[in-house]
Amino acid sequence: MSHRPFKQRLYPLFARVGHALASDRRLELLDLLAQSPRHVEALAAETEMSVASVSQHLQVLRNAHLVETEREGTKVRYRLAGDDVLQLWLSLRSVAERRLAEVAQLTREFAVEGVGEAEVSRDDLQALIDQGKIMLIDVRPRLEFDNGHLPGAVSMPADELPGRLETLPKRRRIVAYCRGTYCLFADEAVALLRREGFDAVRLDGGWPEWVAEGRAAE
Amino acid sequence: MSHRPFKQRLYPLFARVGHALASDRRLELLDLLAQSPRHVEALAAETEMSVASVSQHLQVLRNAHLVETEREGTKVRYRLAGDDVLQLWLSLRSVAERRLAEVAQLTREFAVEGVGEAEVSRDDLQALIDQGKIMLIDVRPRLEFDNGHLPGAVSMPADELPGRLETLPKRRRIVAYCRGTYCLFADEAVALLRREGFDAVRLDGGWPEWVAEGRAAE
DNA sequence: CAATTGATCAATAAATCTATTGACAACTAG
DNA sequence: CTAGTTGTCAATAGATTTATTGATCAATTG
Repeated sequence: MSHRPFKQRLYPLFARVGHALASDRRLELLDLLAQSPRHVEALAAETEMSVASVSQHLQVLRNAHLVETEREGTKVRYRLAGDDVLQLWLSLRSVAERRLAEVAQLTREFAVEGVGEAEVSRDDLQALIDQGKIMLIDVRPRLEFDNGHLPGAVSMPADELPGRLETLPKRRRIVAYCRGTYCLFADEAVALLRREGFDAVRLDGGWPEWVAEGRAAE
Repeated sequence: MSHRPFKQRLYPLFARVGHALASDRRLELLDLLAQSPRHVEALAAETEMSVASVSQHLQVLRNAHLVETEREGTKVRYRLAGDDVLQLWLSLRSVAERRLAEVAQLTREFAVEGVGEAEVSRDDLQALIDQGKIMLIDVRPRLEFDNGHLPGAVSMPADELPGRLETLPKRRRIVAYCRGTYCLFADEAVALLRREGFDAVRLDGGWPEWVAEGRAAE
């Protein structure tokens, strides 16, 4: 009549997923994979971890079925297992940002100068594009842009931006987006553009937030 | 220019939340608190853990700000910190149930005999109540019912049910619900009622799923 | 087929986590 | 104030997790 035997086998399964989320390293990997699938080596380079270490963390994520793999010749490509995993990650992040004062404090401490307060909301963005009033630039690395991007966006990786300023319109407003709420690329791009006399603002959130809300993408 | 210093301090904060979700014991506590706030002793009794052990797990949850406390005389009442925490827990559970085949296998293994396939969806429930076509019973412990329950539900704790059969209608259909998808109380109640000749089905999901969807409650 | 590239595996030491035990602190009631 | 109840804290031993190192494996290239 007690349900203990059931619970004793059920909760460890849930905890397997929880355990996968219990390391800052793994969360960083998950966050990168939320942008686009990647090879192990690329993940290691971006996170400044050893390949072996990344590989082991990926095994933990795979054991919890949060990521999947696909061989591509001599390389192995990892990707999120599905949109529900993205939801879970954003849900965890949202709890942390709402509950832990340290998160807000940290974003304040690392805030980029000269960005301004204004942000374009995701709800407003579509109308602005349709009206042709703005130019939307994706300042993430091209690999991530190629994997998927907001409709109408132009790829303008952060490191290429300084050399491509003359291709940008002075009259139309420029909206920049990147990897999401905690990514600084868009802030830095906006700050640079404003210094150069452009009318630039950042989008609230980035690619993962857009996808998680089920909005159209290219 | 590298964002590493920022990331190196940001992700450990997210991982603090992840770590809180990394233990089957803590997830069980969280699941109970999703039903209603509770005292430490009650949690220990229900989970068959020592009070000291429960207390320590609760400190971890509190450190991640997933739960909050309130003193009540000599006792301490713990509760979920907010609806976002409930969302996170259900999101994790949903990933586990979609991704881990073992979960489906386990629920099959512990399935209650004589429940039947039919379930009432949460979307359909309101209309059925309004039409007066069904009786809705909440088979959770009374403490949880008192903390909040579905509109129109009658408290009928699982252990009292056998002695209160004559208070139930033979003509109207009876819909039972409990702590949620993985709680067996409703299944057992339905099986009992059907053996006794009642027309009974269970609700899809339970109290937490209802609340998480923002539906009206009493 | 040998050499190279990319990723995993195995072993290990350091760090962290867990359950248990018993002591202690906060509060209530008499 | 004292005794009793409830919960937390501190210490500890056993288990688990982590990063590192070097070996191994799989696929491609010469």
